Amino acid sequence: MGLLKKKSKESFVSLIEGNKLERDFYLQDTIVVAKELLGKYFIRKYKGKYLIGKIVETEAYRDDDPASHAYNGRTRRNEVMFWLGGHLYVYFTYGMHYCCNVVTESEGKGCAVLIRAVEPIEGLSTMMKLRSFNSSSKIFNLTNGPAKLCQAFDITKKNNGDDLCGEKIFIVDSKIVIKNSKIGKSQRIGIKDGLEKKWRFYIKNSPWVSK
DNA sequence: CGACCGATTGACT
DNA sequence: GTCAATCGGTCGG
Repeated sequence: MGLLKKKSKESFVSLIEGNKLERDFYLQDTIVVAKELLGKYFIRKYKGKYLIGKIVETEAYRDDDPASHAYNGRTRRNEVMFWLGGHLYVYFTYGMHYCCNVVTESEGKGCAVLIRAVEPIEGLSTMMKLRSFNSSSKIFNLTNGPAKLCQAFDITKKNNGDDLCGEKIFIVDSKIVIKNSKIGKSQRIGIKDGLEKKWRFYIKNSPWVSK
């Protein structure tokens, strides 16, 4: 735990350089990507600094899945879901929130993994500012939900379609292996269809998982 | 065009 | 526990 903790900024940079996930990772099966993203570091370069969160909760949305935005085919909104794996699909919902997904598999498929929660590792004070975080609130509320983490990482529609193999937003292999017995599984949150599929994955015992 | 509603959150009873 | 906020996407007429 906490590979990045207590390391200097230079150490962050060197750790990042060698371990950024490459295209092949995202081209894998969507369920595999959803599980393997657990424990990895979601990184956003923001105003010359790094915002870093350890991914602790994901949900898979597959092309043959009635709960997926892509189920009824390509539209302007879900266009990015059909791009090559490794792009960022950001959608706007409830008139005020953004949620971010990692596009998976091959071009034209329409699969993605929703990132639902991260454990903040670096850049906490910036995240708090971005969320206008009330210090009387429990710290877990900083990033324990898909729209919360988008706000904390300043991810909005301007990032829809960003390439995770680029420099702005990317994911780094933490070398932390989450054993299968430590991965919780459940139905996905907030959907009506596809409830029989247990495609929400989270790190058991992590206090940073959404409520 | 108008109506409906959402892969959510925060405030409040 | 309940519920309003708030607006772009989607779909039916």
